[in-house]
Amino acid sequence: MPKLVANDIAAVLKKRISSGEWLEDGRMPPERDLAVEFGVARNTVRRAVGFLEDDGTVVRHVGRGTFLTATNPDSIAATVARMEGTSPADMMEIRQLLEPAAAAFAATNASMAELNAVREAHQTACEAEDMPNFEHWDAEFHHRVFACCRNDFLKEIHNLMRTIRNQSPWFEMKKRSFSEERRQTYCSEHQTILDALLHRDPESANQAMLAHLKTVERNLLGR
Amino acid sequence: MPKLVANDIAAVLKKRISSGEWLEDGRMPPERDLAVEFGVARNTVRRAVGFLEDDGTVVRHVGRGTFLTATNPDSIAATVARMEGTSPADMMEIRQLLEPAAAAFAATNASMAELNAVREAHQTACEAEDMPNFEHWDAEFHHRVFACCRNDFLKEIHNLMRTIRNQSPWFEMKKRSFSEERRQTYCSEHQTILDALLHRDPESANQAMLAHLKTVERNLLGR
DNA sequence: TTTATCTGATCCAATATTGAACCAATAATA
DNA sequence: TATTATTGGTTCAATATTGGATCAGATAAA
Repeated sequence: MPKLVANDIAAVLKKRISSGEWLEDGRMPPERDLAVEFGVARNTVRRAVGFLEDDGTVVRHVGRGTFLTATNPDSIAATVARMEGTSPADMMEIRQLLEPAAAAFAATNASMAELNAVREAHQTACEAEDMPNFEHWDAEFHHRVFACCRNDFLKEIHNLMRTIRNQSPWFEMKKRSFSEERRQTYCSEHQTILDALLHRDPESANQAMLAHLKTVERNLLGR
Repeated sequence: MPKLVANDIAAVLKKRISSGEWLEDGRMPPERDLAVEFGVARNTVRRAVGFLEDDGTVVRHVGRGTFLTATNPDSIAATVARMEGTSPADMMEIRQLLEPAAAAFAATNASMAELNAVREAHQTACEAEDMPNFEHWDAEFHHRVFACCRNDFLKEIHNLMRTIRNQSPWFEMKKRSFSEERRQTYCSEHQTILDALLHRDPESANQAMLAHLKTVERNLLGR
């Protein structure tokens, strides 16, 4: 049904490889088997595997098979690749660890200009009409809170989480869970967080952020 | 009822692009599909996409499709590159956020086999003679605590931190701060953590880990 | 009216996928 | 050792998908 099947298959294969599949003997299934599995012509699989070969994740030998090139599992690249498969539940758990702390840092560390940027994102999100637009400014609100805390590493971790959450399965999930009522809930919770930041109250900011994330988790995971 | 014209469609498409849609493989749906989705003639979609092409947000290839030019500005690679420069102070701050939580998770979630692995790392570290050897098993102890918590994402974050801390400036720093006395302190603190884990006591595990990290921070940063 | 836009349709050109056949290198087996 | 089976490499023609282009008619605004 969809076009550019080869690209999609290449993406799926990369995902599987980075999630540790075929690691025990480092050998991928024969192209003919993959073609059957994906319900696609062998030529298409060959194209897909060709992409993997081009960027060096795999080498092919006639008569022997296709083999994963040895990759150091401790490398930063490999770690990040595994992170991309993070489940929503795991992600929400970690957000509840990090974001309240970030909000508390922000309450004590943020400059007035930075807090204004947070407020601006909040207001734009409140006025957003459609879901993608709201989604964008909602993410921007959280991002700007992190931008105020003076810990660069924390900021970068949040960047990572944000990138992961921008990928398509997440997008679909957020789309399903979106409703006008929930949008208004989020806006009022953001307001509470913003107020705490403006009052320079770390404890309140922490708690407001935690409460907000619990709401998001409930809506997103349905529990 | 405003009629959907090319300009409006172009605006909607831009919004959706900036909200992260189609970012995973950078490919937009075919014009024919968009026409159906918007309930509009393909010519109109073509005009709209033409606008996007004019201001460079998109490129089109006959037979292949329409592709976003703006690859994620905050690419993962750039994020990771910035992470490598993380300062010890920032890192210790985040460790104090994450590791106590990980220890608490581990207390409730770990299997007996996993706890045995933690104990083994602890004992080997205690018996280590030289600094590099101790350092290795110390890191392994913390790593195995993370391995017990059932959150893959948290585990991978720790992998990241561990990789960063293994780089040379960090190693020099740890070498300077090392002493036999401190090694014994660490061992006894590890023992406290391990005991809490074995007693399946999340709160104690949390606090023991936090206390340990504060000791490490004091020794490493000299404050 | 004039102008611009949208519609619905048709055809073209570039690229992708399919399905098949056959080759060459390697592995497994008799 | 000789034979057979497996596996990647190559090529080809047919079909499908996708953007490019054009045209006649309808609709709406200046």
